[in-house]
Amino acid sequence: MTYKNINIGESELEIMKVLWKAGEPVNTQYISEAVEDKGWKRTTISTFLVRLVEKGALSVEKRGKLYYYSPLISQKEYRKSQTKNLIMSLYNGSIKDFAVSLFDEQTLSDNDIKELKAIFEDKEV
Amino acid sequence: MTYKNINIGESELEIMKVLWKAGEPVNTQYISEAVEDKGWKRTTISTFLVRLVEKGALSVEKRGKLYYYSPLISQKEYRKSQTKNLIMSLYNGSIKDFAVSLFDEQTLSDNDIKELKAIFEDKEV
DNA sequence: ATTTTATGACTACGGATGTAGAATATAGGT
DNA sequence: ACCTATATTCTACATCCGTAGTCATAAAAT
Repeated sequence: MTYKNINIGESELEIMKVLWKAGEPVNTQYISEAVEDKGWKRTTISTFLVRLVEKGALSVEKRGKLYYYSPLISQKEYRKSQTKNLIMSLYNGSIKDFAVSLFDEQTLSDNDIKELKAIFEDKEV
Repeated sequence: MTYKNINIGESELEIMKVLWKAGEPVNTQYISEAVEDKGWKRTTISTFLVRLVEKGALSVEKRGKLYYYSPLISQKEYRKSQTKNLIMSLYNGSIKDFAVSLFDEQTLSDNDIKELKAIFEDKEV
């Protein structure tokens, strides 16, 4: 539990996702290919990497002449902290209000609801 | 459904919360008192108000010599859009993954879970 | 050895946000 | 009519984020 509330921007997050998915240290080339669809310039990606390292979201290691990056924050941790933030800031910390709102109107499809019911009903307390 | 994805900053959100809670147009003085605990200077609050109006998050109306503000975005709408954003960006849009993660580890207390079960079990599809 | 290519470092710049000081307007009291 | 307290506008500034250009360096290709 060493997670300090690090802010990760939207674009930076895309980089994190690549790293989380990779599951092992990868180099810039790998990352560049993985985010090709974003159309970012090479230097843009570099900037994101530098900033993520500065923020403590990634670690970097030089192997030969290339840098390899790995996440210092797990996707799980990050998801959890972001979800918590949302519930705290928008629902005064009430999970219940939050769940109620999830049901509201078109937020969920019938199928979503089915799935959720299944999940919750299985849950033992 | 006129909600365009307006970005509201963290501090600005505090102002919105006051307005949502108030439920009727209120003036700057009212707002100032409501956010006293934040320790913001008067001009800071003014700036937030001006920006929120510019963004289309608030409407403003002059009554006599004072300005009265009211939200143009409902709390419900805003919550919904933010929740959706979170699920889209962190869980690839999968409500299911999201719910599963909610259960993960210490995110929920036993009581939270009880409440949620109750809510979900009541839900008809 | 010289040229091209890949990689990384440094610098920049505009917009958003948090924050507030200075200047101005306005109303109310005297 | 003048002073004072309060409200509003304008301007400013630092930080973060998205984005990228330029320069340097090193390796690979010719």
